[in-house]
Amino acid sequence: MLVIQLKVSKDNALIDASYRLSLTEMQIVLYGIGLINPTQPEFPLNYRIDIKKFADMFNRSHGQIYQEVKEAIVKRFWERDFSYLDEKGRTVTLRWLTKMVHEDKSGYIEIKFSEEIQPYLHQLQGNFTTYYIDKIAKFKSIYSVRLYEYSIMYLNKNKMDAGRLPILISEIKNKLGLDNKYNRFCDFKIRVLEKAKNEINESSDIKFDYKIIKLGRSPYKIEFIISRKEKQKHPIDNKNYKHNKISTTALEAAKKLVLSSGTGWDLYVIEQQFYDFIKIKGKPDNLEGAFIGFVNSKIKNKP
DNA sequence: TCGCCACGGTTCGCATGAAC
DNA sequence: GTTCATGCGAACCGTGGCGA
Repeated sequence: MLVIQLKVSKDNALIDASYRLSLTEMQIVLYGIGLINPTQPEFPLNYRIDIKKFADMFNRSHGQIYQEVKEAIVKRFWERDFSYLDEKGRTVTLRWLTKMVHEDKSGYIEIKFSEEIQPYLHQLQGNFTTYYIDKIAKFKSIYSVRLYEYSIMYLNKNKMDAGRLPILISEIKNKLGLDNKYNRFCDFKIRVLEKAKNEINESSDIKFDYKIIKLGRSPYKIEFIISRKEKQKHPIDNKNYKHNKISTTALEAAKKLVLSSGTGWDLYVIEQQFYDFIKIKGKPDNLEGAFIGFVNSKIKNKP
């Protein structure tokens, strides 16, 4: 079975936003985002979801999948929104979709993302996070997806392979849309944190753990302990990795270029893009030179 | 230091409604 | 129709505070 490797790029504000979707709804969003090329000038708001490809991607191949996806969109996703704090500290609430078209038995559903969401998915400038859908495709819990995104965002943003991220319990519950749920911490721990931890460690490219920090006897903060799995640290195949690794000197030079360009781009993301690029084009003789050229070209052609 | 008490967390399990 | 998510009760356990 051929499954296309879709890459998801989201503005960090969207990952940081407070919202709650069911697993199917989140998979629809990710599939749609996966079809977007975040650097292309055009942003086609309409997306055609091929139900068969969707089912293959998320390992949900069975006879009812079209009906399930259709009902998930028509009955629930249509009403869903998400909110975030803008630069003035105001709460902004947006709808995900503005239109959906379905024709039973066609095998396709068309959705249209709202125009307001475009800046969070398209022509992203530096402050965004990228990962492959296949890393989260096996997750059964929506919280695993959200915590995975949050972890990847943290590692990429700080250009780390491992780190610790402390966060208030009230804050993480807010981000997960669980403000008025799981009033007992033990329920939150078992049903959200433990479940996510198991799924992320089992199926994704990162290791995820957490430490509960208490004030007296009451938990008030969680410290997420996140690291990239060894074999996933390098985005190209392991057997060739040592021959293809970009030197620290070249990375430093590229970092200076990015800083002076004022784009605010994440060098880690550019590095990933370069590895993808040479996967297709083949390894250049002068890897460092090609990388610097790649960065220069991106800066020159920035939107 | 020890023992007691109160408070809050943990575990188990069941009920209910939503999602699949 | 089945599975999953959520809420909550009951019993038990661990910890902190306090007095002897």
